[in-house]
Amino acid sequence: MSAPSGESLRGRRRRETKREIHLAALRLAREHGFDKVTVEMISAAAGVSPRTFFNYFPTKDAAVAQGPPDLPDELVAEFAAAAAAPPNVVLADLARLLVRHLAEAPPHREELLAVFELSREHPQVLAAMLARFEAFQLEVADLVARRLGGQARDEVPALIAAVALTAVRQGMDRWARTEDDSPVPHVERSMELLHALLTPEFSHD
Amino acid sequence: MSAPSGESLRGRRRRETKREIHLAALRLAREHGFDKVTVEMISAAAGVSPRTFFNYFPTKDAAVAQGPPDLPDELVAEFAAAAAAPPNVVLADLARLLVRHLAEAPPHREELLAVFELSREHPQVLAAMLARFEAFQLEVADLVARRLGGQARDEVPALIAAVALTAVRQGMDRWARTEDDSPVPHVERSMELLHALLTPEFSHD
DNA sequence: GTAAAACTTGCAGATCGTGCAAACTTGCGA
DNA sequence: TCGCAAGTTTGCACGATCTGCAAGTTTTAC
Repeated sequence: MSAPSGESLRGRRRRETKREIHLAALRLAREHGFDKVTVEMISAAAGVSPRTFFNYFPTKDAAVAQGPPDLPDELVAEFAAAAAAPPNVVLADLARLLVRHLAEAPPHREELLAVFELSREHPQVLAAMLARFEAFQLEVADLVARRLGGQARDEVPALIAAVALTAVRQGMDRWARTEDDSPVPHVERSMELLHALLTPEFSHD
Repeated sequence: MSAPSGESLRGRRRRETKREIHLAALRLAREHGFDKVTVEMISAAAGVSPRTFFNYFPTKDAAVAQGPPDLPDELVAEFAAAAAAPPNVVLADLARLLVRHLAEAPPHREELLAVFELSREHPQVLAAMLARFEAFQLEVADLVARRLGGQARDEVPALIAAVALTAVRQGMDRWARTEDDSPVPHVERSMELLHALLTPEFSHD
């Protein structure tokens, strides 16, 4: 065997297994409907025991639902270290950060679409997805708070994070229904619409 | 017995039972932690059988989590029937509608606080609450779409609903932590902050 | 090459949630 | 007042989710 290149063999194997379970869960749920599929079936399809399934996901819902991937530490550090600025500037910076992250670690479009569609029919899946978004939003709020000075649950950081992630979600949702390669233009468009909405001069476009 | 005043005796009884179960669930969850409490305990505390519990709530989560109350038909009709207007005006109208609704059917503050606090420690409760908010948001988006012409999932209606409900949620969250009687000023303040955030001249206050 | 650490698995068991059918309650007209 | 129709509660049986524990297996580190 060669030396572990950048990451332990164990860690890599773990990520692969997790992804295999996720894909199996997603595929089976689309084929048969979320509640006709048992953990036993998913585990079998992924080649692990049911007990192992629960080592990777706390619930069946979580195996299907998708959340945003973690922000890389470098981007986070760079953002937090930037000069102080008024909230609207920070919001603009944040939007750029999220778009960069999205461009660097783009989710798989069809997979995302599948999750969105499943979550429309199955409240459990929707709930699991929303909970992950909420957790991500709280992380982002914390990041903003570090830049502005304050706590993640303060009004301004919380609202900045909420606005930014509303645009991201909306953009991803639209993108999933297209054939486009990149989600970025869709997210940027949502952000612009949001600006326009809260601006007096706006009328339809 | 007097004649049923406005509502059937049966329907009233049903609402009462549902509320008793909810309150029992909330109280027990706060006392012992959400996952130390069983459906059996909740049912016993509410004076019904476990089987009846599931006639009122589909899951244990749902018995604890709170969502926004339905919009009354009259407010909805009034809003939908109003003259066409540009999206930013519709957003302002919508904000007024939600505030009116809130003033007329104010939630119980301490109860709301209890749910918020529980949802911080228990992802299941958070997920159930978010799912209800999402359903409400979709209703609101549909309402906006009827006013603007279009579908609830179109970009502009979806974003208008998202922005308005972000302000409502944030305002309710802040209000729950105060001793104030009315949530309305808190929601209005969140809405103003949101406007300011997306406006170039804004800097800290 | 060996021992610690991490991972997988089976098993037992508590709890959740559902379908069904038998009681029971309420509303309402004869 | 009586009794029927519709709605409600309940018990029972059952499948599925999820957890703790301990034994076996693989990877890593020295």
